Amino acid sequence: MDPENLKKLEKTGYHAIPIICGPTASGKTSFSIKAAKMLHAEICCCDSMQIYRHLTVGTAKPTEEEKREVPHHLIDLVDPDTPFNVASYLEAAYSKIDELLERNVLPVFCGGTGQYVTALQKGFDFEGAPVDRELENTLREEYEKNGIDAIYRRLIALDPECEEKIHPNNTKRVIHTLALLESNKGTTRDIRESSTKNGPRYPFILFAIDWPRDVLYERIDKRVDIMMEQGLLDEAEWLYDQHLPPECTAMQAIGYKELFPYIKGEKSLKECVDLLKQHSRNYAKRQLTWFRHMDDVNWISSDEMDDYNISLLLF
RNA sequence: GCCCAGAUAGCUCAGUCGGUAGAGCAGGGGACUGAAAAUCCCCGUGUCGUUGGUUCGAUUCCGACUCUGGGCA
Repeated sequence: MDPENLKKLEKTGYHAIPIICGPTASGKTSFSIKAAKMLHAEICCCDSMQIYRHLTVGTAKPTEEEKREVPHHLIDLVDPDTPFNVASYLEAAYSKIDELLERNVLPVFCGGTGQYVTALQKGFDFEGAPVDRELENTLREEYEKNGIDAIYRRLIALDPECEEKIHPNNTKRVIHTLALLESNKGTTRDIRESSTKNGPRYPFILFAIDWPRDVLYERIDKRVDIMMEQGLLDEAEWLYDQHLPPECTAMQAIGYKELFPYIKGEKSLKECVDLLKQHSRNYAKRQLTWFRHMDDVNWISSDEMDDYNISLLLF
């Protein structure tokens, strides 16, 4: 870790940057606003969908009122047709942290994208091993024509460890990893190691909100109903009318893709909304699997949320 | 009231030429360093509606009953 960064952080009066995560509908937004007010901090989102403009209700962005209470950053960064990924996120996040620390303001991260959280916590650096996107596209075409077998064999030949780590059915990862290996020297282990050799940029401290599963699922169902009242369908219609390719990340956001069949007249609204609730619950479970296996998580149970004092862990 | 079809996992259903059963979805667990709200892997005991009968043995065949669809009156 760069001692300069540490010095800049210390000037805020705290020696760690909190990241508040939790499954969808766990109350991250309101919890982080309360925490940020207490710490005189500003909020940075770590959410792979809130970075898209126009996707507002469905991604549960903070409201105008909430944004007036505490400034929010890393929201509405790009249009839905723009490719975005962890690497782009890290770049944006680090420059935002710099900006806030210049003003001696502590950033409080808040969001549900585990991949982004871990990337910050571990300090992944993707710059040393760029991926040739053309090669990746070529491999995808090859897969679509001839199946995954030959590509998988090439991957194992380059890095035998992948046989254990990557299931051949996970074609997305097989293709991406082969493109990564063919664009760089070394095995995935080598690339991994060099990507963390500098360690995290800042000391981050992780918090995660936990609810009893059945209560969380009730909250999710209820929140979908509220989103529908707030105009989720209009937003979905807008996105549908953009005619983006289905592989676009924004087109895969939960809350939109489930409503498309209704917009196309293929399914009833109730069927679509039920499926949307379903997918949100499935997603929450996957998020929890991720959070449970992150290192050094401070769990906040739902019943202690209201009087949890986050600042105790930041000095 | 009569006729027909059905009743099997939380749901939708398959199946057992008679030897107590299995898919999809849901649910649970897990993986995941450039699409991550994505992608992928693993996990299936349930009075086979109730009750008699036939049989060494019935969820399976036969009868009655109950319920649910549909049709006829």
